[in-house]
Amino acid sequence: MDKNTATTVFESLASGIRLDVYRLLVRIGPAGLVAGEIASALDIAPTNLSFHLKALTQANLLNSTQEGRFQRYRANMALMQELITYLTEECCAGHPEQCAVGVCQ
Amino acid sequence: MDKNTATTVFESLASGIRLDVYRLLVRIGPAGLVAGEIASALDIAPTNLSFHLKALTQANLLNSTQEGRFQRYRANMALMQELITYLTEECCAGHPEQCAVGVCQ
DNA sequence: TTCATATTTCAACTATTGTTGAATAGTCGT
DNA sequence: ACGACTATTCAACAATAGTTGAAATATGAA
Repeated sequence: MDKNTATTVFESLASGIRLDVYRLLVRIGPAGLVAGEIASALDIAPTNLSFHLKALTQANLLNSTQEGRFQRYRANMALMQELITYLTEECCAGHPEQCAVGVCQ
Repeated sequence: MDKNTATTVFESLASGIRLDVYRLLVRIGPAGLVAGEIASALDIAPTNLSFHLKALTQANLLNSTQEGRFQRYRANMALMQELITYLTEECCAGHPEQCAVGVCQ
Protein backbone atom coordinates (compact mmCIF):
# COMPACT_ATOMS: atom_id res chain seq x y z
CA MET A 1 0.00 0.00 0.00
CA ASP A 2 1.27 3.46 -0.82
CA LYS A 3 0.91 6.59 1.30
CA ASN A 4 -1.78 8.07 -0.90
CA THR A 5 -4.00 5.03 -0.61
CA ALA A 6 -3.50 5.01 3.14
CA THR A 7 -4.45 8.67 3.64
CA THR A 8 -7.50 8.15 1.43
CA VAL A 9 -8.60 5.22 3.58
CA PHE A 10 -8.03 7.18 6.79
CA GLU A 11 -9.90 10.16 5.41
CA SER A 12 -12.78 7.88 4.48
CA LEU A 13 -13.06 6.53 8.00
CA ALA A 14 -12.55 9.92 9.65
CA SER A 15 -16.25 10.78 9.43
CA GLY A 16 -18.68 9.34 11.96
CA ILE A 17 -21.23 8.62 9.25
CA ARG A 18 -18.76 6.82 7.00
CA LEU A 19 -17.35 4.84 9.90
CA ASP A 20 -20.89 3.78 10.84
CA VAL A 21 -21.60 2.72 7.26
CA TYR A 22 -18.37 0.80 6.93
CA ARG A 23 -18.77 -0.99 10.25
CA LEU A 24 -22.39 -1.81 9.49
CA LEU A 25 -21.27 -3.49 6.27
CA VAL A 26 -18.40 -5.27 7.99
CA ARG A 27 -20.90 -6.64 10.50
CA ILE A 28 -23.33 -7.74 7.78
CA GLY A 29 -20.58 -9.54 5.90
CA PRO A 30 -20.59 -10.76 2.30
CA ALA A 31 -24.35 -10.33 1.79
CA GLY A 32 -24.01 -6.54 1.89
CA LEU A 33 -26.90 -4.06 1.97
CA VAL A 34 -28.62 -1.84 -0.57
CA ALA A 35 -28.41 1.92 -0.16
CA GLY A 36 -31.95 2.28 1.18
CA GLU A 37 -31.32 -0.31 3.88
CA ILE A 38 -28.22 1.55 4.98
CA ALA A 39 -30.12 4.84 4.98
CA SER A 40 -32.88 3.50 7.21
CA ALA A 41 -30.54 1.53 9.48
CA LEU A 42 -28.50 4.65 10.20
CA ASP A 43 -31.18 7.30 9.64
CA ILE A 44 -29.29 9.37 7.08
CA ALA A 45 -30.84 11.45 4.27
CA PRO A 46 -30.42 9.66 0.91
CA THR A 47 -28.54 12.55 -0.68
CA ASN A 48 -26.08 12.70 2.15
CA LEU A 49 -25.64 8.94 2.30
CA SER A 50 -24.95 8.89 -1.42
CA PHE A 51 -22.18 11.43 -0.89
CA HIS A 52 -20.55 9.28 1.78
CA LEU A 53 -21.05 6.00 -0.11
CA LYS A 54 -19.29 7.56 -3.06
CA ALA A 55 -16.34 8.55 -0.88
CA LEU A 56 -16.08 5.05 0.60
CA THR A 57 -16.38 3.43 -2.81
CA GLN A 58 -13.75 5.70 -4.37
CA ALA A 59 -11.46 4.81 -1.47
CA ASN A 60 -12.13 1.16 -2.37
CA LEU A 61 -13.40 0.42 1.14
CA LEU A 62 -16.73 -0.57 -0.40
CA ASN A 63 -17.68 -2.39 -3.59
CA SER A 64 -21.04 -1.88 -5.19
CA THR A 65 -23.15 -3.84 -7.64
CA GLN A 66 -26.41 -2.94 -9.26
CA GLU A 67 -29.49 -5.10 -8.63
CA GLY A 68 -32.32 -3.77 -10.71
CA ARG A 69 -33.00 -0.33 -9.37
CA PHE A 70 -31.14 -1.08 -6.14
CA GLN A 71 -27.47 -0.57 -5.49
CA ARG A 72 -25.87 -3.11 -3.17
CA TYR A 73 -22.78 -2.25 -1.15
CA ARG A 74 -20.29 -4.59 0.49
CA ALA A 75 -17.25 -3.93 2.66
CA ASN A 76 -13.88 -4.68 1.07
CA MET A 77 -12.15 -6.62 3.81
CA ALA A 78 -8.96 -7.15 1.83
CA LEU A 79 -8.15 -3.45 1.83
CA MET A 80 -8.43 -3.36 5.62
CA GLN A 81 -5.99 -6.21 5.89
CA GLU A 82 -3.54 -4.33 3.68
CA LEU A 83 -3.96 -1.21 5.80
CA ILE A 84 -3.16 -3.12 8.98
CA THR A 85 -0.04 -4.52 7.36
CA TYR A 86 0.97 -1.03 6.24
CA LEU A 87 0.50 0.37 9.74
CA THR A 88 2.63 -2.20 11.46
CA GLU A 89 5.27 -3.11 8.89
CA GLU A 90 7.78 -0.50 9.97
CA CYS A 91 7.21 -0.89 13.68
CA CYS A 92 10.41 -0.41 15.71
CA ALA A 93 12.54 -0.19 12.57
CA GLY A 94 12.31 -3.93 12.00
CA HIS A 95 13.42 -4.82 15.53
CA PRO A 96 10.28 -6.32 17.01
CA GLU A 97 12.10 -7.22 20.21
CA GLN A 98 12.12 -3.49 21.05
CA CYS A 99 8.37 -3.31 20.75
CA ALA A 100 6.81 -2.82 24.14
CA VAL A 101 3.37 -3.53 22.86
CA GLY A 102 3.48 -6.46 20.45
CA VAL A 103 2.27 -4.60 17.39
CA CYS A 104 5.30 -5.78 15.46
CA GLN A 105 4.89 -9.55 16.02
CA MET B 1 -12.30 1.78 21.84
CA ASP B 2 -15.34 3.96 21.20
CA LYS B 3 -16.41 5.45 17.89
CA ASN B 4 -15.28 8.94 18.82
CA THR B 5 -11.76 7.82 19.60
CA ALA B 6 -11.65 5.87 16.35
CA THR B 7 -12.73 8.80 14.16
CA THR B 8 -10.23 11.03 15.93
CA VAL B 9 -7.44 8.56 15.18
CA PHE B 10 -8.51 8.24 11.54
CA GLU B 11 -8.73 11.99 11.17
CA SER B 12 -5.25 12.30 12.62
CA LEU B 13 -3.81 9.93 10.07
CA ALA B 14 -5.83 11.37 7.17
CA SER B 15 -3.23 14.06 6.47
CA GLY B 16 -0.09 13.21 4.55
CA ILE B 17 2.05 15.26 6.91
CA ARG B 18 0.64 13.63 10.03
CA LEU B 19 0.94 10.16 8.54
CA ASP B 20 4.58 10.89 7.69
CA VAL B 21 5.23 12.10 11.23
CA TYR B 22 3.54 9.12 12.81
CA ARG B 23 5.30 6.58 10.61
CA LEU B 24 8.65 8.28 11.15
CA LEU B 25 8.16 7.91 14.89
CA VAL B 26 6.97 4.31 14.55
CA ARG B 27 10.15 3.56 12.59
CA ILE B 28 12.35 5.28 15.17
CA GLY B 29 10.75 3.36 18.01
CA PRO B 30 10.92 4.06 21.74
CA ALA B 31 13.75 6.62 21.48
CA GLY B 32 11.46 9.11 19.75
CA LEU B 33 12.56 12.41 18.19
CA VAL B 34 12.44 16.06 19.23
CA ALA B 35 10.30 18.47 17.21
CA GLY B 36 13.22 20.04 15.39
CA GLU B 37 14.50 16.65 14.24
CA ILE B 38 11.07 15.82 12.85
CA ALA B 39 10.89 19.20 11.13
CA SER B 40 14.22 18.74 9.38
CA ALA B 41 13.64 15.06 8.56
CA LEU B 42 10.37 15.89 6.82
CA ASP B 43 11.11 19.48 5.77
CA ILE B 44 8.08 21.08 7.38
CA ALA B 45 7.85 24.66 8.71
CA PRO B 46 7.99 24.62 12.53
CA THR B 47 4.66 26.40 12.94
CA ASN B 48 2.93 23.94 10.70
CA LEU B 49 4.59 20.93 12.31
CA SER B 50 3.53 22.18 15.71
CA PHE B 51 -0.07 22.28 14.48
CA HIS B 52 0.10 18.67 13.32
CA LEU B 53 2.00 17.42 16.37
CA LYS B 54 -0.70 18.92 18.54
CA ALA B 55 -3.39 17.07 16.58
CA LEU B 56 -1.52 13.77 16.86
CA THR B 57 -0.88 14.27 20.55
CA GLN B 58 -4.49 15.17 21.29
CA ALA B 59 -5.53 12.02 19.44
CA ASN B 60 -3.14 10.17 21.75
CA LEU B 61 -1.20 8.76 18.80
CA LEU B 62 1.90 10.53 20.15
CA ASN B 63 3.22 11.13 23.65
CA SER B 64 5.52 14.00 24.40
CA THR B 65 7.97 14.80 27.13
CA GLN B 66 9.97 17.93 27.71
CA GLU B 67 13.77 17.77 27.67
CA GLY B 68 15.13 21.16 28.53
CA ARG B 69 14.00 23.39 25.72
CA PHE B 70 13.32 20.43 23.45
CA GLN B 71 10.10 18.51 23.17
CA ARG B 72 10.45 14.81 22.47
CA TYR B 73 7.72 12.89 20.72
CA ARG B 74 7.12 9.15 20.65
CA ALA B 75 4.54 7.03 18.84
CA ASN B 76 1.92 5.40 21.05
CA MET B 77 1.89 1.85 19.74
CA ALA B 78 -0.76 0.64 22.16
CA LEU B 79 -3.41 2.87 20.62
CA MET B 80 -2.70 1.42 17.18
CA GLN B 81 -3.15 -2.08 18.55
CA GLU B 82 -6.52 -1.06 20.01
CA LEU B 83 -7.54 0.47 16.69
CA ILE B 84 -6.74 -2.74 14.83
CA THR B 85 -8.83 -4.71 17.31
CA TYR B 86 -11.68 -2.24 16.89
CA LEU B 87 -11.54 -2.52 13.10
CA THR B 88 -11.71 -6.26 13.01
CA GLU B 89 -13.79 -7.20 16.05
CA GLU B 90 -17.14 -7.12 14.29
CA CYS B 91 -15.93 -8.76 11.12
CA CYS B 92 -18.56 -11.02 9.55
CA ALA B 93 -20.86 -10.62 12.52
CA GLY B 94 -18.74 -12.90 14.65
CA HIS B 95 -18.71 -15.71 12.09
CA PRO B 96 -15.10 -15.77 10.97
CA GLU B 97 -15.71 -18.83 8.80
CA GLN B 98 -17.62 -16.53 6.43
CA CYS B 99 -14.65 -14.26 6.09
CA ALA B 100 -13.13 -14.57 2.65
CA VAL B 101 -10.03 -12.67 3.63
CA GLY B 102 -8.92 -13.75 7.07
CA VAL B 103 -9.31 -10.39 8.78
CA CYS B 104 -11.48 -12.00 11.46
CA GLN B 105 -9.07 -14.72 12.65
C1' DT C 1 20.57 39.74 33.06
C1' DT C 2 20.91 39.42 28.24
C1' DC C 3 20.98 36.91 24.02
C1' DA C 4 20.20 32.88 21.12
C1' DT C 5 17.54 28.67 20.44
C1' DA C 6 13.29 25.54 20.46
C1' DT C 7 8.72 25.37 20.25
C1' DT C 8 4.04 26.97 20.58
C1' DT C 9 0.18 30.28 20.11
C1' DC C 10 -2.36 33.55 17.61
C1' DA C 11 -4.75 35.77 13.78
C1' DA C 12 -5.60 36.00 9.00
C1' DC C 13 -6.31 33.85 5.01
C1' DT C 14 -7.08 29.91 1.72
C1' DA C 15 -8.80 25.52 0.74
C1' DT C 16 -11.45 21.55 1.55
C1' DT C 17 -15.42 18.96 3.35
C1' DG C 18 -20.26 18.23 4.86
C1' DT C 19 -25.17 19.14 4.40
C1' DT C 20 -29.47 20.28 2.17
C1' DG C 21 -33.26 20.52 -1.31
C1' DA C 22 -34.33 20.41 -6.13
C1' DA C 23 -33.55 18.22 -10.33
C1' DT C 24 -32.03 14.10 -12.97
C1' DA C 25 -31.36 9.19 -14.47
C1' DG C 26 -32.52 4.59 -14.45
C1' DT C 27 -35.69 0.58 -13.30
C1' DC C 28 -39.93 -1.82 -12.37
C1' DG C 29 -44.98 -2.77 -12.54
C1' DT C 30 -49.29 -1.73 -14.82
C1' DA D 1 -46.07 4.97 -22.25
C1' DC D 2 -47.01 6.25 -17.53
C1' DG D 3 -46.43 6.69 -12.65
C1' DA D 4 -43.98 5.15 -8.58
C1' DC D 5 -39.64 4.10 -6.64
C1' DT D 6 -34.32 3.95 -5.88
C1' DA D 7 -30.47 6.30 -6.07
C1' DT D 8 -27.27 9.89 -7.76
C1' DT D 9 -25.89 14.53 -9.36
C1' DC D 10 -25.84 19.35 -8.94
C1' DA D 11 -25.59 23.92 -6.91
C1' DA D 12 -25.67 26.66 -2.90
C1' DC D 13 -24.37 27.33 1.48
C1' DA D 14 -22.27 26.28 6.19
C1' DA D 15 -18.67 24.40 8.66
C1' DT D 16 -14.08 22.75 9.32
C1' DA D 17 -9.14 22.08 8.36
C1' DG D 18 -4.48 23.61 6.60
C1' DT D 19 -0.94 27.10 5.94
C1' DT D 20 1.71 31.19 6.86
C1' DG D 21 4.27 34.90 9.28
C1' DA D 22 4.54 37.54 13.43
C1' DA D 23 4.49 37.42 18.31
C1' DA D 24 4.91 34.98 22.68
C1' DT D 25 6.83 31.54 25.98
C1' DA D 26 10.38 29.06 27.93
C1' DT D 27 14.90 27.09 28.46
C1' DG D 28 19.93 27.23 28.31
C1' DA D 29 24.41 29.63 27.70
C1' DA D 30 27.46 33.62 28.26
